[in-house]
Amino acid sequence: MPADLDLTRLRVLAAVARTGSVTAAARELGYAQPSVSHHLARLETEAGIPLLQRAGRGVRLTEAGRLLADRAEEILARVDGAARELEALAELRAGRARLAAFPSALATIIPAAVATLRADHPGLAVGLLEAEPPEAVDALRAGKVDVALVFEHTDVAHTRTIEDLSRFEVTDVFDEPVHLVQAARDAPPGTRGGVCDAPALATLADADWIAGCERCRADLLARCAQAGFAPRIAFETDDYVAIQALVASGAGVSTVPALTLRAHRDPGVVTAPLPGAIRRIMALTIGAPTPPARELIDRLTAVGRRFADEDALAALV
Amino acid sequence: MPADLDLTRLRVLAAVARTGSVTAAARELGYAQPSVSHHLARLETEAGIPLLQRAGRGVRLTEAGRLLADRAEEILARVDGAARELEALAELRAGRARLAAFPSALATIIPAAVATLRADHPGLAVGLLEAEPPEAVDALRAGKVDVALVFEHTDVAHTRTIEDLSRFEVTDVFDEPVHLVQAARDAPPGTRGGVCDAPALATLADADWIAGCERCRADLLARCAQAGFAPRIAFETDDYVAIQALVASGAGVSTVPALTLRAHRDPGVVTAPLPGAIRRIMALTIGAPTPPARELIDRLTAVGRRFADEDALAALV
DNA sequence: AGGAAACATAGCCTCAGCCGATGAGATGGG
DNA sequence: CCCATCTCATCGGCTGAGGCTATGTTTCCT
Repeated sequence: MPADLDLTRLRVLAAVARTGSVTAAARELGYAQPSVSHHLARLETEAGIPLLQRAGRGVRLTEAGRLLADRAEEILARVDGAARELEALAELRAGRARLAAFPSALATIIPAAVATLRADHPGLAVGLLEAEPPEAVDALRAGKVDVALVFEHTDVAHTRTIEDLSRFEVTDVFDEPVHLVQAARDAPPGTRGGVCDAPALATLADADWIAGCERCRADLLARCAQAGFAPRIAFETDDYVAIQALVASGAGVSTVPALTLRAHRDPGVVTAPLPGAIRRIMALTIGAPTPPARELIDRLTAVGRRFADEDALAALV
Repeated sequence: MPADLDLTRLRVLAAVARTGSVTAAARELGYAQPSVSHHLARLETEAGIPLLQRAGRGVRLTEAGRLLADRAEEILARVDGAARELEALAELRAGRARLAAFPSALATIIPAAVATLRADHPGLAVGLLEAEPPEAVDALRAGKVDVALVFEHTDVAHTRTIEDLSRFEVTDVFDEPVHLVQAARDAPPGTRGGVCDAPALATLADADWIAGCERCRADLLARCAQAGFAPRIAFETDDYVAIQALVASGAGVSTVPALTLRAHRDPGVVTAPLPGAIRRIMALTIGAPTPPARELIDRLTAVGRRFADEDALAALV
């Protein structure tokens, strides 16, 4: 009795109002004529009031029918508008992707990925938040971002060190080598372009070490322990520019992920990839990523692949 | 794919957005929880884009979900509005309006209003009950009528004398002047068509007075007291025809509301509007009036306006 | 750890909504 | 004046949408 209106019925009534005929409305809607008649009959009984009356060969709307048809036009226009907005979102013509990431990625992979994303989908808004992995995960859980770009240091077997990942959908973006960084004046023979072969870690057991961020430091300690010594940590800093400057000045040696070298390379240092030392970079989302997030992640992996290819090529030269 | 939206699904999504939970939405809608889940799943596949994602124990809307829920609220509001309009029309076609009113209105405003109402809405049943204001209010409270037409005598400032009105929805219908009624043989010079200028009440301190109904009598006593005298009441009667006949016969003077003169005018009397003496006529309903009641009240106010215009015009002649 | 809470999935049943076929009423031309 | 024709209403049948209960899975709290 409270007129449980239905969009299909409203579409039918609106079509009848436009065309002035049941048959024409059926043609327009792709229905058979009896279906339209049936809809109208149901609509009338539900409304509790006649909506149209036969007029000669055709039909004519009553006052109530005209009223409802007018309202139906407004409503259907809004419904179609909402459908179009939704479609725009699905087709990446609108929407946003918010990303939390650590500094060295923000300086390298992300600008390149965002550039191609914005070029292909100008309607997409990209939000960036600088955050170390734990904070990035928090931001993701809190709904502050749609994607968290995090990393973990792994051994050669690529075993996971973070257990919490099962809660998220994980996409591998980039596996990058970790480099040993030494002052250029200590460069071994055969060094080219600042890159040399890595000496055995044990040969540096007596050196002063410069530690990076918390997670890089833990990785460094583990590797040195495996090589049979405990490194003497002379300095600690998160800043990858500072690390290289300190190394160049002779304050010690260090290990850094390759991305930091891509972001900035101090001419006073030489680097060497440490065999088996890998930093794995991953994109996390809660459940399946939204289309904009999926697109952003795809760009990140593409750029990561390009970086890996470039590095492999450079190693051949 | 073009997001064939459906009102039921939109209602479900809106409920989920409001309550923040599938289970709560199901409760609100009177559905079982799996039905809501199913609707949401269908809506997502039809929309071609995720609308919500699990967040711990509950669910959280995605950007697209939030967008669609917002649009859904707008759309549903319009749909419900259209349904209400339709319902109002339906009630005007088959509904009824029962009115309690006092005699002079039953003889004047009401026949005119009901005539136009029946002309426009032949299906509307109108019920009439003669009742003085207190009894009319009782009938309204008892549900015997839908509208109570009542009056109160007010001073120039139009202050309310009935306190109980706050319990009702009040519509002002008509403010009419109260007239002094004298025998034609006592007509002052300048009298035309039975209407003259009002003498100061004090000049009639020694006259015999004829009192009308209880409320008119109270108003009369108050006005005379203000003029500095207590009227000598020679006769009392509710019947406005009798009042005029008594005045015409020289039994005394009286005051009557203008409506009674419109209902019946004895050729043996002359009348004069008393400055500042107003009888206010109001329509009362319990809560918002039903569409038929609203329509009836609108007709009453229209007729009241017409009467006021006619009286103003007559005063100019 | 274990239980409760919340959402998803599965299976079932009913009726809404579609169709084609056919009946009834109005129009217009021969 | 009657018949051909157009339009809408009605009928019977089928399929799937949409409701339910029962049960599984995940998460959170104690």
